[in-house]
Amino acid sequence: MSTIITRFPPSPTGYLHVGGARTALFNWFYARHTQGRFVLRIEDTDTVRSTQASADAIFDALKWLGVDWDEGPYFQTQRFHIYTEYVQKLIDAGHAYYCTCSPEEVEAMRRHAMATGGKPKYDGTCREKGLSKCDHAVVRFRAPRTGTTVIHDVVKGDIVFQNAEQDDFIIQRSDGTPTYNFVVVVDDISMGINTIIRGDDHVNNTPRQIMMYRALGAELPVFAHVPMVLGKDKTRLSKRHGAMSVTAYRDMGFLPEAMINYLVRLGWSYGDQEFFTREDLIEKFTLEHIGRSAGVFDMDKLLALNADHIKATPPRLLTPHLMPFLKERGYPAEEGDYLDQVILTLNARSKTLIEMADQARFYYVETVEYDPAAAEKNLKPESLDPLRLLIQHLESLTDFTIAGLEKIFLTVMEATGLKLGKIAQPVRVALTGKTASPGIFEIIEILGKGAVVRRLQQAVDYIETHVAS
RNA sequence: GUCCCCAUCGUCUAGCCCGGUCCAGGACAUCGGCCUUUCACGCCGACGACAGGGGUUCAAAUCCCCUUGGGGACGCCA
Repeated sequence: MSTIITRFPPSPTGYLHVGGARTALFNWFYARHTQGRFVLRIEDTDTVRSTQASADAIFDALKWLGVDWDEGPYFQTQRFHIYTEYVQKLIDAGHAYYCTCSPEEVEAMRRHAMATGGKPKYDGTCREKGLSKCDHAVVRFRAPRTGTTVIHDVVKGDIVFQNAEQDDFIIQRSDGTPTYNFVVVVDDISMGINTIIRGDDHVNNTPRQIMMYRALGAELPVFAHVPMVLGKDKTRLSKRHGAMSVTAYRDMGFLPEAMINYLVRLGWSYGDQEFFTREDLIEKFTLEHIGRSAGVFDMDKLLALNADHIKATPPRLLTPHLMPFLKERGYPAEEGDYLDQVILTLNARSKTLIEMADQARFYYVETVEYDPAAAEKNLKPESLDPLRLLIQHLESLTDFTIAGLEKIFLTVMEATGLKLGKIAQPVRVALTGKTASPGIFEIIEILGKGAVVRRLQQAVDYIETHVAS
């Protein structure tokens, strides 16, 4: 095949949810993998529910994911003249007709069909009436009533539908606006889309669209229907499953690379490989490895992948993602060597950027506040001696490196007869306020002599005034 | 109700197309252990699945059928 052209066509009726994001990713990666083109199209023909705010939210989410587009965004509401033209073309060719049946009448037909054990559908009352344009008339597509329509789906194989199951669907509403199954085909044809990757909730629409391609005399695109993403309870993802908006994950401290990795890996595989960078995916993503069954969205796995990507991302690349969380907490952080070191001590201890920012607190705060339990357990009179000794040695230390620091601690250990653990924990609490933190020597080196001495002295004062015998 | 799709550990999946190498491999989670100045990381180990039933075959997770279960679609929404 020549150049692959894919598209992502969200309707701007809400934020971009994880299922939609995965579809966008599949299309984008496939286009990039094949060095094809990726088109963004906003399906806003439902003028009542569509909003600019939603469209902006979708752009924002795609931008965060790093999904860019070669064409668009096209807005269907700006293409109405094209659809009107095509409707007329279809009517003239006898592939569509006006229908004046009211919604109530059609509803009655559906109920009747359902009651007699059939599929609810329009019965074709106006199909042969040869009605002409008039107020409140809709335009229906004259669908074939016999034979079969088959989808040659790349992921599911051939799917056969009896044409008798279909009905004459509406392509233009009584208010003159066109409907989905019609515009999607017109747009895909006119935009040259030759590969359609979408959720498998669309398979039932596909035979109608294929009929439309035929009526319009256009070549069929390749269809790839990917399975749905389900919630923990194996039902379709919805608000009650918690965060669905892609940007909500950004706000929860996830890296776009982790999100991409997780979403693409959900429903697609490449042998046993679990960790993928964006470049890996561009290189390896093909339609052949898309699975056939629906997958459950698993936050734990996303979290694990996020931790992996945080670990794998160099400080300078992580900084822009972490910075908003640092600022949010009021820390005077800025890109540079200090932050690089901070990140290096925290990246193996953080599943999210929020966790990382929270743990970075002691690096930026002027005076540390002690966790009550930590202070009670570790800041006791018996720690006074080692703490004071440490301050003494630290002040005269010229070799302020981990090696030099180790030497000092050894000296203090010998002088007091205490084991490292007995000394390190009080120091840890003095420096960070907590019992859990990065390595004690690393912290001291990064914080610097001044801050360390100050905090150790603060701990000494604390013990003397609060706990002293 | 009708139509369509799906079915391997709790979850994501490899294997299935081209039966034997699978008493089924990896990852997440869980549980142990090791490492260790704390917490993590890392490493090692444990637990844990071919939905059920019929065929076909010397041989089936792999092919066929049925059942069951799950999902989706039936709009003047997309």
